[in-house]
Amino acid sequence: MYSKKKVSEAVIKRLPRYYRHLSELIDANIERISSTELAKKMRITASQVRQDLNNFGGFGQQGYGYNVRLLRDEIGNILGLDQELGCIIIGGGNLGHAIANYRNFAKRGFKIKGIFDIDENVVGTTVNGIKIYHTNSMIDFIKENKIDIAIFTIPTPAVKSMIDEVVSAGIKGIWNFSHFDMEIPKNIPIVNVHLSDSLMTLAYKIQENENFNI
Amino acid sequence: MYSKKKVSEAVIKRLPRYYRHLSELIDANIERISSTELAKKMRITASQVRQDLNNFGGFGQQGYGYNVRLLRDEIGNILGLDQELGCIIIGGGNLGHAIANYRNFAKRGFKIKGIFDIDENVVGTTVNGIKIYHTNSMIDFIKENKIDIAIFTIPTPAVKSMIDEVVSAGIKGIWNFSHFDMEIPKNIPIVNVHLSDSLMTLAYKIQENENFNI
DNA sequence: TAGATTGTTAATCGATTAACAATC
DNA sequence: TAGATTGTTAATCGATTAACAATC
Repeated sequence: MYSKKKVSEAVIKRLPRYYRHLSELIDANIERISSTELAKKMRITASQVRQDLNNFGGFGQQGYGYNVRLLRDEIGNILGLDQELGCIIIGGGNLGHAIANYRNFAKRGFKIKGIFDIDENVVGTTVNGIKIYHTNSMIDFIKENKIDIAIFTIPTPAVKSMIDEVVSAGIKGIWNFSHFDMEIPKNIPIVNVHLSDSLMTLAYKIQENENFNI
Repeated sequence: MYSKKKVSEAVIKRLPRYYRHLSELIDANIERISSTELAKKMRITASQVRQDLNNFGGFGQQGYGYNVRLLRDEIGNILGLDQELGCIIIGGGNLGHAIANYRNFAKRGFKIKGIFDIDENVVGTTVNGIKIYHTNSMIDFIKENKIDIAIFTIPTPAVKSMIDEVVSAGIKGIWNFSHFDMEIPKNIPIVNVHLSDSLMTLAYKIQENENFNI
């Protein structure tokens, strides 16, 4: 295991897409699929499908293709969806609410166990059955409830110091919606979702599109 | 303009990061910066900074570096932030609310002009001063209000048919938070934000991190 | 002018695609 | 067995990094 070379970021980012498309195939009662068919559905090449999957092992069979359910479950295991991950949301605003209400997360092993905010007006209320606590009880909560992931939905620079706190409390990963680029603490993985950045790339593409069409 | 070769996706995705970091430098009253310094701040290489920027022209000066404000504004123009883009949010749920409340968007030229939902209970209410309308008035609204961007925050397959509608009504770009991969209609740019995918890559990285540390 | 730093060409690296022998 | 399709090696393509002449 430890001797295998690191899987590239590009491949990792495609894994959830494979998972999603294979899940759709399961829902459509499709049992087997070839790399060519799957590639067509995902609008990538068959070579890429086979290369990607062979980073993790040979899940197919010559002359047959891939068993959809088996492959989906393998990818689920690779992603770590088989084990439950305890999460907290830091920030009880709209984005925090939106995430707390996401049905899909629980289905894939992400259990949101608490929401934290400094606003006394929301502390004590619940969202989708999840209680909102005051931020000053957060560190103890992380330790006592086996929390793996901290989800930062507060768009303020105050985040910086909180990162250190949650990391020293034993968090294993950070999902960050706050606006600025985070310093990577120790070797804790961070995935950033910069919504503004995403919207700006759309603006660029719209403009580019107009220039080409004129 | 039309003869220049297309800028790669990798570069486009970095543009908002440049914009963000340069804005921080402006706030810190820093007037000039070299590619080496900027690269260090962004944790990329100086070569990459220079290569990226020279896709659009020479904004620097030998022996001096780059003027921060000038460069920031140039990148803003490249991204199209100088012109206002009218937006509507389709889906008045938590995510729609979160986006409607985002201060940053307006600051960068994204003007949200309406929210659309089918729930009679929310139709007529306002979010951050933005009115929620019934979905069946959406097409007319797009045409009458010069709407450029449709933001899909409804996580249902019903989205598929709505895409065609908004496109034929003249939308220029789509920002999609719905779960499935969209078919690209005509040549309208789409930027997908798959939150579940993002969270799953974090799960993968946490697992990978544990394996390496053992 | 001398020093600094760009813009740009060349070299390297990595990711994607093509090809095909292995095998179900 | 013959046909299909994988797993995997080789070729290509593109993106990143290095190097340096141009120039402020």
